[in-house]
Amino acid sequence: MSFETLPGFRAFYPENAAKRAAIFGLWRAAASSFNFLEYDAPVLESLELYIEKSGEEIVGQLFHFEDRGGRTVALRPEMTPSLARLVGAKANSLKRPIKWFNIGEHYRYERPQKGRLRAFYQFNADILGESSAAADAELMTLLVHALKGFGLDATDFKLRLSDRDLWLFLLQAEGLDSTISLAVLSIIDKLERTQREKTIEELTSVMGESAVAFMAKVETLVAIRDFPALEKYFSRLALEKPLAELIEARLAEWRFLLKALENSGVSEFVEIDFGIVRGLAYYTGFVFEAFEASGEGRALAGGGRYDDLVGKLGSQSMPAVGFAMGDVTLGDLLEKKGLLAVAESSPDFILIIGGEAERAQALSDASALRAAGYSVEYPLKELAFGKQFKEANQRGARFAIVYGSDELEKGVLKVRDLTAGEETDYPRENLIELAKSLYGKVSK
RNA sequence: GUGGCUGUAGCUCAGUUGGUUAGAGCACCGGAUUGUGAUUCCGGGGGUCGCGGGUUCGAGUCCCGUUAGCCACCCCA
Repeated sequence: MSFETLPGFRAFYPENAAKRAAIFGLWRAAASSFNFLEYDAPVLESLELYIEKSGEEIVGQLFHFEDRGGRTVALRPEMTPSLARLVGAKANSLKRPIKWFNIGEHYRYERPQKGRLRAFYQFNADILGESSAAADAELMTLLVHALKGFGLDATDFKLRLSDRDLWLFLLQAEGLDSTISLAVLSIIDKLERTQREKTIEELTSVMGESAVAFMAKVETLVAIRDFPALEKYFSRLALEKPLAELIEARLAEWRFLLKALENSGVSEFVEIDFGIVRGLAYYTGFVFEAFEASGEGRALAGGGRYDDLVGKLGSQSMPAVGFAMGDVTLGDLLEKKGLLAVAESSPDFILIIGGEAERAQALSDASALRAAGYSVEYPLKELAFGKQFKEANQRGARFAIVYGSDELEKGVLKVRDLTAGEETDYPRENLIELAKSLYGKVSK
């Protein structure tokens, strides 16, 4: 019988665990510098929670089972429902705006492929209780800041910004009701990956003969990359009064958002792109996705405003905006750019032990050094001196301290600088002072 | 759920028209070397050739099935 890691899951040998820790560390650092607070929620939740948010179709893509108490439960496929549940339960006592983040593993029962596994980590950041676009701007700034933290710049990734409100206004102008609108948005979401004729065919099936003319409007909108062009686009539609006013109010929101992004210094990362509508229907305003600048690969991160979800999953409604960034696509990109070089950890000191008689002193010194904050290693079995030095060198230790019969008799600490290849005898008594002075001289 | 490609040691791979006991490099462990690091030399462990079936005197090699991985589609919260 042999056992392997399950499909879509990963085992983290030390090298990869170190990379994962590096990613988590930078996520956490970014969140902290924006003063987001870390929270966590159970990995296992009621299956109903996800059905409530996403519909019955979601069940086929979850790891789910019935527990021994007869509860139907699922491993979390995403963080947002748990967050909404937590916030909803204490909505009245939480100081707003609520700025929270989480780093956690998520599970989806899907076919693994490039950039997509069955178990993956996500960095989730959300601002709840603030409906102004200032929150959207702050969150998008955090997203850019987090990616920059990895050494990525504007030539590496872009934030593609879109707006479901404007989309819905446009669809209203076409006279489509909300059900048809959602179907149309779902078709538009696939625009990039679908042949033009196929798209027209699908549009025709939901909205009839007007599809061809509508397609032209869509293509114009989707090609827009700057705000003046966007304003011009909507003014040229020459719409009737109530809708025109709604659109003008929305464009004012846009101006506010873009100004805030500019002031935060992240404009160069942001691109208007109405090709982004995000799959599921619960987004209610600005939506955005971070992509590799080359356009390759899956989204590095995605998010947007979801003002109705908290109310749907709890008793209180609350405006909210958030994003999630996965470790898989990000890791692929960092690997490709050579930004995931993690140095193998090496000890500050390696103790060279002559024999069992000298081991007692070595162990005692190791404890003292460790208590003082140094990382210390020594061989667990008796080895020839030559072997031990070879080992010390391979482990990348900076200093070796020699515990032989001679040194103990003379009462000296013999320290070998493994980089310089020099040995020096120091008086025995000041072990910690010695360590400090050695590492004061060489940069640790 | 659909399709394409690929499975030989921990890793990268070789393996002839089907032919005897399946190989190399790297990595790992030990020795040469009982007080000083590279290199070198010697030795060792590690394989049900993904799995099952078929054809054949004989299969890592050919055929069928299956499974896993990768990639694309579907989906993408």
